[in-house]
Amino acid sequence: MRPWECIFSPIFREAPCRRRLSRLLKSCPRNTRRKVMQLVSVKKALDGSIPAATHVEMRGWVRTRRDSKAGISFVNVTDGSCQDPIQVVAPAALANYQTEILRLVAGCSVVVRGTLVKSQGKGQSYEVQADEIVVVGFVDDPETYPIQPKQHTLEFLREVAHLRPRTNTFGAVARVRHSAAMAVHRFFTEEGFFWVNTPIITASDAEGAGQMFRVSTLDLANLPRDDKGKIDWHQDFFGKETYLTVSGQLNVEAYCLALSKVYTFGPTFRAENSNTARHLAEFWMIEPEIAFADLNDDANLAERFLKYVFAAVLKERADDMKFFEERVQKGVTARMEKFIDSSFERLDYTEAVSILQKSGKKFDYPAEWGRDLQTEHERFLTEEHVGRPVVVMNYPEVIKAFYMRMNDDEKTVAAMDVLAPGIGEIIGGSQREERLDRLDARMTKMGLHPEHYAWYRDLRRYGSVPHAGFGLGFERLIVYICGLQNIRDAIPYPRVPGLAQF
RNA sequence: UCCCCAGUAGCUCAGUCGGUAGAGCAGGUGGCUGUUAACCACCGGGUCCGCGGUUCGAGUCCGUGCUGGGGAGCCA
Repeated sequence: MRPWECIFSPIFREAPCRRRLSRLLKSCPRNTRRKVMQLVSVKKALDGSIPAATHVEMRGWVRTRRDSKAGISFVNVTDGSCQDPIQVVAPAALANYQTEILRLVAGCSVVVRGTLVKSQGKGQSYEVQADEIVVVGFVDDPETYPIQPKQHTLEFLREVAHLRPRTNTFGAVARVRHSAAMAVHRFFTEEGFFWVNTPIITASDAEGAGQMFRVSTLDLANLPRDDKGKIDWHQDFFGKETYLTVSGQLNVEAYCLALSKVYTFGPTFRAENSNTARHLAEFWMIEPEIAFADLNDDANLAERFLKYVFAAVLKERADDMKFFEERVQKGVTARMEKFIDSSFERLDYTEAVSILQKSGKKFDYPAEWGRDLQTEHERFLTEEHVGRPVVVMNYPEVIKAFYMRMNDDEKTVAAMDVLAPGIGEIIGGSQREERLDRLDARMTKMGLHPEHYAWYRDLRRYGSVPHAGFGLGFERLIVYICGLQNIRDAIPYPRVPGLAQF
């Protein structure tokens, strides 16, 4: 990069910025202006990949400022590229020292140019001796700027969702989220899977996974009616009732029965009125689907998958994991390391119920064959009884979805839940019913109309094969990795009943 | 949706028996220092969530609404 080339980047197109820059440039000594300037991230400046004495430009936001009347100020600047800020040493000789540098507070945006040097002080490897600090944006009314260099509650930060990414915690969550998402894609790619983008708008009205959000362009104040006075959905955008998807599974099965190994990774919507630390109305779901595979193959895939993603995050985001360890939940790193090192226990549902009944432990709801396992049951199994991740398999038919494969006992279906210590259920999956007659029977029994699933039934008519898959809520994975308590902190802009503010 | 808890300064909180409001941080001013969420002094800053009630008097007690949190159900 040529000297000062960076000032022509889009951020400085606004006239006031350009004028300020050109004024500052004119005031710079000639030799300074000729120095070769390298635009670097805070991460690169701190990790040793840039040699000392390099002339650098950095752009970011002020975290803290400390003044020393020995003639310098220390300005900690972060650009989000890593957990740590870089310390910028601002000498009083800077042209704008009195007028601007001493007015810097948390949140101000700055462009810093200077020399990267090994730090004289403790607490950081490198620092920048500034030749120039351009204040790009001050903070209006610093007293009311919500993000202060102190501990805020996560509840408060949810109310300022547009500013919370500037905090340590949410910067770390965002970086971990990215790292985990990339690891998901990498894992599947390395295993020969293809990413399939299933539709977000769907006409399947009974996928059996909960309340759906309606999608419509009709005028709510003036709905078209048919002769019987019912809403005439033929006049709606798609000519029929449509909703936001609650799962990409049915659609991805079609691609599975052509490309063999596929997965979805996209937004999913549930209009349930559930107000808990584990539910979102809009979340990202990962749903792999494998052909010529049974429930055991599915469980094995889930195990390899989780371990791969955890290992990737531990390796790539050690700095952020250290932060979560120290400030959010002690033991998160060890928990993941243990997870990676342990083999998953396989347990039959029937066996699990029997273990629970014989445990002698008092549950609020006693375990009973034919009823779903309660959160307290799941946690007992994975945390106390086994002490590592557990896959519970083969649940009673009556508590599971229509597409799950009937077992030979005619009482259970090939479903599985992966339970993890510290969180409970993290993955739900199943082998799918590939036999058309059994699928139809199951749908009818559950009050669904096979004719509404014509295309899904076709998959069983034309070259049907055993196949299986599972679903994983991405935010639940993030909650587990980061040691968070509430899923609303694992997604940038949480959507829950009564809240879609940002 | 059900059960429980909370709401006081920009933020985190204290506020005794019902007697007219406090600290730390943040902000401003000054001092000091290669500082480390610096330190010291001073200053400014309040619809005590809203509404209604009890009382001579309510941040405090009662009712109600709103908002937030925890737990349950549903689930990923």
